[in-house]
Amino acid sequence: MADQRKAGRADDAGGARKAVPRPHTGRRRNEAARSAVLDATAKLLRERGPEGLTIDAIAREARVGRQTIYRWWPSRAAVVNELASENARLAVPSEPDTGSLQGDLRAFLRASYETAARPDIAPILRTLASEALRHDDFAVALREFTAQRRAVLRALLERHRVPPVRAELLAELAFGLIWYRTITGHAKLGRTTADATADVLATAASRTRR
Amino acid sequence: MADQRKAGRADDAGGARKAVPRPHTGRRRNEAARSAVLDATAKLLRERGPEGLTIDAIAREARVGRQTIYRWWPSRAAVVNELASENARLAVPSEPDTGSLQGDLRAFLRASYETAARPDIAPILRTLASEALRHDDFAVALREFTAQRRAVLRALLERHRVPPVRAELLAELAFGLIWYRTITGHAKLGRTTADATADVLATAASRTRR
Amino acid sequence: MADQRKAGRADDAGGARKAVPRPHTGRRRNEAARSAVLDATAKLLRERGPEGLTIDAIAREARVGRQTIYRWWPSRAAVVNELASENARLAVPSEPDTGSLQGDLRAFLRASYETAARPDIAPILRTLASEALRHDDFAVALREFTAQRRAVLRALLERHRVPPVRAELLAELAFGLIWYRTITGHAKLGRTTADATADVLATAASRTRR
Amino acid sequence: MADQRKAGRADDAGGARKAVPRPHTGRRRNEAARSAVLDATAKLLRERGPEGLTIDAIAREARVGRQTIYRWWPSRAAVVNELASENARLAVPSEPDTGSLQGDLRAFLRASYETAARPDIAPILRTLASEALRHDDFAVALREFTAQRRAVLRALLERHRVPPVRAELLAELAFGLIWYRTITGHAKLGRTTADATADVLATAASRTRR
DNA sequence: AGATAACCGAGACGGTACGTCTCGTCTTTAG
DNA sequence: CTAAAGACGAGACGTACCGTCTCGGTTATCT
Repeated sequence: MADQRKAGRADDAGGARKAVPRPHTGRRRNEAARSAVLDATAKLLRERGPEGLTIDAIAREARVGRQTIYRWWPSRAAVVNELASENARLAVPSEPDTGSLQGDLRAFLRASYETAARPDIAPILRTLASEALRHDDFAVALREFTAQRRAVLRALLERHRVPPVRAELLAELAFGLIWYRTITGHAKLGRTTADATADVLATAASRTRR
Repeated sequence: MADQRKAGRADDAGGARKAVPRPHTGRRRNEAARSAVLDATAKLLRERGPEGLTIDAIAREARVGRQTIYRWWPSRAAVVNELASENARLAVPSEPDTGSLQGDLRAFLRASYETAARPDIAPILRTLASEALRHDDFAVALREFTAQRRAVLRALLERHRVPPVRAELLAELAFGLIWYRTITGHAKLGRTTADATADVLATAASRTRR
Repeated sequence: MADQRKAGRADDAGGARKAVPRPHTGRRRNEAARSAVLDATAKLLRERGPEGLTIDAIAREARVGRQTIYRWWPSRAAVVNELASENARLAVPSEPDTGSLQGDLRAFLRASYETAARPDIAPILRTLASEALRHDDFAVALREFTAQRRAVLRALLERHRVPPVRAELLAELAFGLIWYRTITGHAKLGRTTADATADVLATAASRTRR
Repeated sequence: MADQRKAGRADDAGGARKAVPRPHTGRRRNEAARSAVLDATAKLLRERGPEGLTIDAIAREARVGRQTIYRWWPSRAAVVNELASENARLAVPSEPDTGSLQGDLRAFLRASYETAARPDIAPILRTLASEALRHDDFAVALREFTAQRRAVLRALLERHRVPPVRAELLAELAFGLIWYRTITGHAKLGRTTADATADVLATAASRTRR
């Protein structure tokens, strides 16, 4: 026993086959556990804020073993990141097409700002920011998330012939506003701000068209 | 903070009594302890970042009892805040005057961005933001600090006849970029970014001059 | 242990029914897996002691699925017990016959004590004892094992006309010494001790012959 | 500040003094916590046996922080050891003097066996043995304890002119029975067993009197 | 030959306990 | 009455195993 391992390669001898060792062994990942963890994380952030977000609390709330979280996510940060990425992808149109740069920017920024202001989303962003400022693993997660969001906006701008370097700066300014207001909370993010910002960006972009 | 002492010694000078009965009882606050705590905090932030900033670590580094910290500051945040107050005043120029809007913006943003990027300042900003996202009272403090900074830039823009509403938005975009990069750390703040941003703002402003 | 299979066919004999339902279907037990588990257990006990003996470690060492162990043994206890039973049967002469009580006792105890002191056996005994003190299922296993050993010595004594009650006590004293030294480790078990003990028992026995 | 540390040795320079560094600073050990831990340990052993004895359970039962246990005891074993040492003083019979060897042995063994069988003592012995089989440092403690017990019985035997070597063996047989039954739990230790064992030892001893 | 059934290895699952770390508070002694 | 030292209850951390529950795949026996 114990010797006829890695089955499925008995035919190796016959040919120069690829030696596919075995597609999978063991129980599969439980999708219910995954979504229970994400739901519990969202609930804790909504109700108790960043301070209440511990692995213990998530596991307790999701009725999941702690090890199950550690098995699939390298850190608390990764869980929040996955939560944020899913929501952003669903809520913001990646490629609006209104015919004009200004129109596309308004559509994109309206969706982005209004989503960021949603009471179920804002705490997630706040937590990402707060933890990223303290813990490296969160910083990495946030870096990935924000890079991904900027890439979408940059693509939009480049479709309208804005040079890459300028597009990157404009994207940083647009998203910078989201995070600035998220941190300070001195004013609400909404349609009016989105439109005004879109106009600023469109103006700055038009001067640099290729 | 930490400056409104237990009082009770104002009458020392006035008492012309012979047998100065007792000018004070008990040991006075040790100023060396206070600055040792602040120095240790700065050092830890510089060397290990916000993650390594625990009360235990500060006490150890400052060679001070933990209780001494709790006695004078209500939280870690308060220590960092005091540190920030001492440093911030020195660093940022109020009102450059080069003659042109673009020139003034470049001067102001260069100073602002380069200060924010300084290795002894950046970790302080990071900690301030992090704490503001967790605790309302620090959010208020940060709100006041950022409002004050925006007011300076707004005044600069209004000197060049930019309407107030637009000036406020442009100020948010300029400072938003600082915080965006501070949070994500995906790129360095510096002179190049300052100039490019100044150009974007100047362009957007010129369209709306009164 | 591990030998009383799932049963459920005891009624076959009684039922004079035509369709004897089915004695067995499916793959048979893999003997190689069984001995791999026992070998791995012995190796772990030898090399890492009782502390390192976990089901995970056995499975890893034996290159066997954990479920395979749980399928055939109800607990760690059962595995070690099976190992002990196999070794003990081989090592200890059941019924020496030298003609005299003292001679038989000396032969029996020499074999018993020297076996218990063997470096591949002692850790097993230590584990049996240690686990029996912590877990009830282990205690049951040890109780069966020690009862069986006492029965052999009791039979020897009764062959020499020692009354059963006294034989039982003498057996307990003889084996008690093994465990006492195994626990405390204050002295080695060997031939000298065996002979001295045999003399004590023989003396005590001769006073009570039937 | 913070530099005049380890006070109390300012006078070192003046002489070759012993350099007593400082007697003590800080909060003292809480005696209530210590006894709460020992009481909780005793209770858990009584009610749930060695298996239920975890650091978590002790801390919970004693309403004490886990760290408090780790601060004062290096292991579970050490807690049980301290508990045993406290109880041992009360339970140990000293030196009976009935005039005859058999009488003295009966008195000594009755007390010993009955004490070992007490429901509040037996679990302690079981745990002591179990830990000794796993951890060397604890094995040393148990070795000392058992050696001391044997010394008492040996002294009793030698008072009756039993040669030292034989006395040592008889003591091991007598105490071996205690541990044998403690481990296996196959029969109760009590007066009957004590008397029968006393008779066996007395018989074996009388053959070797000096 | 095909169906059925038990075995096998791998490994995910909900849990419990581990020993460590830090928190904010409390207590003691020195100055 | 403050400072330092340090014990205290609390609770989160990440790891190791527990015993159970799937998985895909491999023998064996029965029809």
